[in-house]
Amino acid sequence: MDVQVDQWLFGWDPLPGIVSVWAGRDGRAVVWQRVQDQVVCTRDRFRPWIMATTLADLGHLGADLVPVTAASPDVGLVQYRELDGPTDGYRYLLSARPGYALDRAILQGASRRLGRVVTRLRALDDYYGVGPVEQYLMQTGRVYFRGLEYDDLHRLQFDLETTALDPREGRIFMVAVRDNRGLATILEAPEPEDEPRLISDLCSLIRERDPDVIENHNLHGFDLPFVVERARRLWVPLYLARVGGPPELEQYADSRGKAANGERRMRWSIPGRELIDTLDAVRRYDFSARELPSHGLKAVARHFGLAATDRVELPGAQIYATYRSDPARVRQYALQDVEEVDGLSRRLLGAPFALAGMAPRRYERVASAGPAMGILEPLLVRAYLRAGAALPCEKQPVLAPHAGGATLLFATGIAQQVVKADVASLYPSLMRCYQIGPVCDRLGVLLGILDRLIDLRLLHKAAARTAVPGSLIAGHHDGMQAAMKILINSAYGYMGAPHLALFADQHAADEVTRRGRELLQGVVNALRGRGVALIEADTDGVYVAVPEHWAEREERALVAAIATELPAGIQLEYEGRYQAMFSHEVKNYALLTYDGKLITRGVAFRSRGAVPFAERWLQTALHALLHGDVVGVRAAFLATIAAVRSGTMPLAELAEQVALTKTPEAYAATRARRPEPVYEALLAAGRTTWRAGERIRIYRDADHRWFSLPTGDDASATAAYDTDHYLQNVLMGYATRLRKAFAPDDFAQIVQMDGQLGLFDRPIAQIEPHWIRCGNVELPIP
DNA sequence: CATAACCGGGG
DNA sequence: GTGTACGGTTATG
Repeated sequence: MDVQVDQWLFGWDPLPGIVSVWAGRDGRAVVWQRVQDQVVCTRDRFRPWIMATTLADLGHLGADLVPVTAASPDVGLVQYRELDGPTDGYRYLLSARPGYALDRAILQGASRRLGRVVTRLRALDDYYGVGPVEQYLMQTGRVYFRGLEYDDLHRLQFDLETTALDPREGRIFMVAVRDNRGLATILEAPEPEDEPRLISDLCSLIRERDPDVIENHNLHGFDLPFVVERARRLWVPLYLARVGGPPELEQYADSRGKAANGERRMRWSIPGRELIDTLDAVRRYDFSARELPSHGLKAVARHFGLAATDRVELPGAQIYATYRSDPARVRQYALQDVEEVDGLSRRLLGAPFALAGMAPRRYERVASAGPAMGILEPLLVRAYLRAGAALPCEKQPVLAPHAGGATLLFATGIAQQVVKADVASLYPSLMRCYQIGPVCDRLGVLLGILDRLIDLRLLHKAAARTAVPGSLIAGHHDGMQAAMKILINSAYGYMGAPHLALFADQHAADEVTRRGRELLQGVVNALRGRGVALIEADTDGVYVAVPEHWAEREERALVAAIATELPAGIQLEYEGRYQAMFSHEVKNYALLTYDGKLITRGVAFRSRGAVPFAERWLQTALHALLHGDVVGVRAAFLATIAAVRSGTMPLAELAEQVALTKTPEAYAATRARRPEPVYEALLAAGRTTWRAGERIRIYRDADHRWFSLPTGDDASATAAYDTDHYLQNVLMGYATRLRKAFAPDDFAQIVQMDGQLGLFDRPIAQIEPHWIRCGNVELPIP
């Protein structure tokens, strides 16, 4: 059984070192392997295949349609094999060589059956097919990269520098090229007439270095389309393919590409080499991490600590002009770009590399595909094909959107000594624990591989922890565990995608969330039973306040005690502890860590056009509040009012940042119809030129007009400003985020504008915030 | 003022 | 051959 599950996960053919595969509908395949750091190219043949629910469209073939026999695999035009499974599934495996003979026969029969001309197999839901490379890999059980580590790959990065973003308006004047075998060079075309030679030199260099992988940031969105268009216009052939396969660059429409302004987004493919766009990797990373302010190369490199200390910063529009005056600077800039791409690749492509060792797909597709349809489903299809079992073809009704995770708010106010506990990998754990898989998955492949993935991931996680940080072996295990995490986390979402997934089962998906809500409620009840103060619970985690004399040991013991009451396979984990928490609304709260750091979560605390003085007050106030220091909150508020009223607050403190999106011309066109404060501010400050995308700071002057803050280093510049606006609108706007911490009367007093005590007011020092208190709790450990 | 459509990146 | 999302703009009624 384990052997079978491992084959489901990793394929079965042992062929080592595959670094690229090309296959065509004609049944030819080419495999490139890296063996002892040499590239070996092997030609192969396969029978193109497709799954069908019926043979009805092939009746016209007569004797050319034959059942498959082991003795004569190439007899007849089209062969079929009847698969095990339900009668409404894809129960015939059809194959033919060449594959387009099969397509033609099906289209001809279907046209006759339906009484209209059918030109695309995709339009027929009686058939299920995959691309030629996938067909080849699923049939052979081969996968990429057996026995290779990430550093064994020969990876090359190239980056174009151009005079414009559009290849119809600009040209290439420089290319930076590097690889992980020591190359780092610059190709240049100072004059327009040098560009054809630059392009052919680039091709020669790539062919000569012969990399397995070509990488860049926005490779498919910029560099490839740009160089393709320039080569076309200049009549320069683009020979980038590897020896052994077809020489042409292949182009296909990216399904994500929307028909915006009529143009479809395209992707490219080069036989023998894998094209990796680090922008895809960054997007996938940030999809879950949600921590990157921008997905641009420089910003991401800085975020990951990859940027050189002497990083050359150049606005895109100035690159060519800089090149004319200071070419060395642009050379350094371009080389730093490709260095950063390499760094990003090493940081982010470990998981796709490991996934390519499991899924029957090209590495470049694994790296850009979604995990559910792009990886999980091919694994399932390969398993069914291997077993000779029919794929399900159920017309599933799309049910009303089902209830998701539970969100429960128990208390608002201030809590001290807070513990967060959460269930590890909630949905996959529930699937495994209660064996909730798609009913149509008769072989139990999804639950089988989920089971194995969860166990294997723990092993790889442990191995990564004990390995030397940064070592080859640590990287290997980390890539594996990250790859497995991606697959594990996509299992639930896959089941719940009725119109997309072959093995979808919405009832099963609903059952998982129902169990999730039930489990969370169970954890909540258990905590309540122990007497701790519940604050909020969301899907898989709970915040509670515990007795203030507890140490971390007691907290952990509490979570462990609750955990033992849960079903086997469901792990409740102690996620962390906090000095204090301000619970504002569901999913909106502030936490104070034990090292004094403030963490804010939720839309209420994420300010948009952050105004520095108010932003700082809110931080100070939250700090004070979380320490229970109401006097401190009030004092900071009064000090802020005084500072604003003094009229001497630096403009930099009052200004909000806004981005200019319209050019001066664009604004001139709409100004009469709809004046906008931002541009009025610019014009009022005497500026007539700016560029779209520029960020400026604006403030409101004493006459209620908006002004832009002169750019420059004078952070202490002052001018008359609209005191009332900054107090009543801005400061009070920020202050309302604290109102749930107090009784209404007390809150009104704390944010009162003047310092006078009202008739019924009590001294601030006597005001208590709205405490969320934990009563006496019996220690969970002796 | 509300809602819909669009964008995210690259020189 | 391929299927994201989500928060922030900008266009449109």
